[in-house]
Amino acid sequence: MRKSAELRKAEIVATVLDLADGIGPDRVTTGAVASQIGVTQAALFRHFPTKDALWQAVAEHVAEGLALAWDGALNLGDGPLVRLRALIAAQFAQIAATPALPMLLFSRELNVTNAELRATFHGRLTTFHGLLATEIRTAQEAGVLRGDMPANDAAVLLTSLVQGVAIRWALGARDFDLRAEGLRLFDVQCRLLAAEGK
Amino acid sequence: MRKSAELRKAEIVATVLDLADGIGPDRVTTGAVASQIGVTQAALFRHFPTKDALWQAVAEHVAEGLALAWDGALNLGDGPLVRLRALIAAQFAQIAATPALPMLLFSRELNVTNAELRATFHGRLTTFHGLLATEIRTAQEAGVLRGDMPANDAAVLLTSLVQGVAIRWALGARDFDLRAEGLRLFDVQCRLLAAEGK
DNA sequence: AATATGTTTGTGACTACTCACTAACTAACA
DNA sequence: TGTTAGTTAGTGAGTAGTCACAAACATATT
Repeated sequence: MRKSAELRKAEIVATVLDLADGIGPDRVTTGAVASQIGVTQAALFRHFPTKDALWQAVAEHVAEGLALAWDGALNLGDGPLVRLRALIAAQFAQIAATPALPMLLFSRELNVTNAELRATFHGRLTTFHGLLATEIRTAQEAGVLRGDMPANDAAVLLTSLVQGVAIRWALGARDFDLRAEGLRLFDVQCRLLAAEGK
Repeated sequence: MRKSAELRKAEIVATVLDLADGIGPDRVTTGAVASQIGVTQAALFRHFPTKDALWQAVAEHVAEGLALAWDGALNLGDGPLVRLRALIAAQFAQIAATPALPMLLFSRELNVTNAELRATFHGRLTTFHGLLATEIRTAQEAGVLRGDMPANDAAVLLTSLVQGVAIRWALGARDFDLRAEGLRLFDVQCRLLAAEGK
């Protein structure tokens, strides 16, 4: 079945993510992607010059999704705590929607083969950390979070929370709702971080 | 140079860990291990029937190291907070001593190829979580940690902290002291968890 | 002490297979 | 009819694992 290059490219990227989830990022071969789609292996190289370029397209797709989700969370406009919670929720939602993401962060592809890919994801993590720190600082100044700790440290605790829960979810049988469990633990941590006056 | 099987096996396991750190777990080929040691590729198969068996030996080596470190931490005998901190410190020290560990957790080898390997590491994580939860519960009963939260949740927050810091260390340029930075953040989190009366 | 016998460790050449990638050709679409 | 998505058939570089054989070692016997 013949498709436009644009559609085919999108289909290939989606299939890579799907397969990365199913069999692990480093098991995603061009042959596996092609046969899942229903074209020959060589056909992939009409759309992407190398496999690295294909992975780069995947990374950009994922990064766009993250950026969009964070934007949505920040535009809630309510208090800093609401935005903070929404950021965490968005992160969990994105991970759940792209379950290959945690594994991808540690794949050979990202860490060894493709330095550009690594830079893309590392930058995203830094951005997320920055967004959290900003909201935390605002909350501290508003007196809703205790001010006796650096906002950066609190942000590290929260990103760690996300990663820790995501890892438990990914390494286990994914036998719990990532977003729900993640937000539950966020609320626990948030109570610890809250200013004592309330 | 001819060596006893015991020595050679240990050398092979150590080399696998070294290479896993250097080039990524999934780039560790039998040929690479052999040439690093200075024997032929075929020689490896005199000591391990398959590559999977070799990885299993690596996993057992690492697991032994973790168990030993935890034992040492628990035998400090002082209060629960001291033991808790020592557990965390031991974990960071082990990760720093085996820098391939975080990547190993997400390697193709562990997640796809070798189900037994996966079980080994997953069991260890569960054990660690259990040790933390026990100490936290003791500390809560002694009134040094606030009791208005499940010990299990607090343990998740702490294991997440370890994983989060380890990830930042592994994905970045390892440009900070893992143990020191980890313990610093542990102390921050610990202050949040501390009972308000003191 | 010297030699014979079996065992253990290692080699070199090989197999069967997988992978990313290429070149020449073909069929659908505008 | 020209452009573009796709195919068929390959290449070269790995990869785990096998196998016949050799050299080092251990031990028992003379």
